[in-house]
Amino acid sequence: MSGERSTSARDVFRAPKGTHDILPPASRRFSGFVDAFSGRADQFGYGLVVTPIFEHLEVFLRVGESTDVVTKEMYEFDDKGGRRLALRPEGTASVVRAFVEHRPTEPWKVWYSAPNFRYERPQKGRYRQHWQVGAEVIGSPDPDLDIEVIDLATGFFAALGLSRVRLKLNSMGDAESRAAYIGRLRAFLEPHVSTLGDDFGRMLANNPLRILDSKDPAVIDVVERAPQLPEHLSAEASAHFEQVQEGLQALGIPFELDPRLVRGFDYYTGTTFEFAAESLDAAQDAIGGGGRYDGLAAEMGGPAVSGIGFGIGIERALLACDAEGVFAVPAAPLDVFVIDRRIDVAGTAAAVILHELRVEGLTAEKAYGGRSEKAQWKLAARHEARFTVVLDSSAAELIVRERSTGEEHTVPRELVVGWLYERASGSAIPSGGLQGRRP
RNA sequence: GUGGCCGUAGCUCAGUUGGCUAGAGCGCCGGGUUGUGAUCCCGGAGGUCGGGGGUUCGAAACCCCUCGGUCACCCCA
Repeated sequence: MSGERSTSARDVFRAPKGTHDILPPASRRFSGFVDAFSGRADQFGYGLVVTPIFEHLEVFLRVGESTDVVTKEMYEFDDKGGRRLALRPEGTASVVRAFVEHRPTEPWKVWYSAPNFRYERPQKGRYRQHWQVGAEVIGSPDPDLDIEVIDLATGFFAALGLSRVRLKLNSMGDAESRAAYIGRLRAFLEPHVSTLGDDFGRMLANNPLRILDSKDPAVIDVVERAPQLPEHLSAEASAHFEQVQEGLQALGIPFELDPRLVRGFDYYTGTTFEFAAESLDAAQDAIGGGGRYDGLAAEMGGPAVSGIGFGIGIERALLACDAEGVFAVPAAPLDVFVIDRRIDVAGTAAAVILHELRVEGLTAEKAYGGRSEKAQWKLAARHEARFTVVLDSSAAELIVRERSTGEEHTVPRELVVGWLYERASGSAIPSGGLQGRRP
């Protein structure tokens, strides 16, 4: 059999497996999330970086050739020019590639909001296309930056209203201490291969650190007695890690040391961290994570500089917000709704008022398609319009109803835009606005 | 990729051992009442019962395949 599937029209004209559409009004929450992150990143001095959603395959191979994300889950394809490309499975590699390519001034502090793609079996909080916001700093090993990015993320969660997010912290050590530790770990675990099976043996050969993260009770039992990562750091790596912890304490950011925290990408060195939402099931409770990466830029042909960053999964973080009942983003009330009472009269009067209001920056809406007056009032209510303007057959004067007070005013047509602007914004239209320009 | 559970209207669901024209609430549309938009009342639209095949006189229901969701594993955001 070929790998091709036959798909009916019904199957094809829907979002592909593991993907989802984000529609209004729910999308308001999505954009609000990104806006909140953008605002905080801006405050911390991070600029937006936008990279392609696909890169040359090699960019992502740097994520780690023994990781599932790269070996099993990547969307790889050849383009018509024969290039080997892949859809971005995670955020950091692309950003480091952009750094290497453009060589901006260091430290380079950037944030992003972008979709990632992984071919895996979907579940709740786990999608083939999921969105992340994240931040990266490339070009400085300063532990203050470890502290800064963690502060950025922690405060962001707090700004969303999340209170049940745990910060787990670990250090992978620098290249030397990491290699030395892997040697010790391997020596310790080797004798257990016979009892723990082939998968264990394979993992031990390919990526022994990942064994530390195992959920298999039998493996955990062994791992608990294994040498621990933080006890085998070089003096330098240890001092760096100490300083990060002191900094977090000084900022009042609670964290817990997790010596078995090993993140899924190979490039991490030194500080690693993960944010776990206590309100979510363990399967999707990792709502963000990151760490320091010393060798990544050099591996892409750039300078041997260190970087640090994190990614936060938007869908999962929003699930956590749901679970905690926070971060509702209600629709902003409309300033003005225009009701056209002259449904039997063809004309542009309502459209013209709408236009003039919008020119002045007010939010304004009307009904479409010759709806009944009652239906129009209902729509105005649904929009929570602060003011409703009723357009009658006498075009010279309009009735304006103020929702909060229930008061009705009769306002001459030529003054109504200015009148509404003043009431809605609390000040007069600057520079006279549209007055007198009415057709 | 492996295994379990699930799939009926836009949404949440009911539908008895297989048997009338497949229902309800919410939402949507129209109308009525009302101190113009709440409440309340009346009416309407909307369904290839996820899709295909099979069993049967008869399938939303039973069987097989498939697509999708969900849970566990794996992995991760």
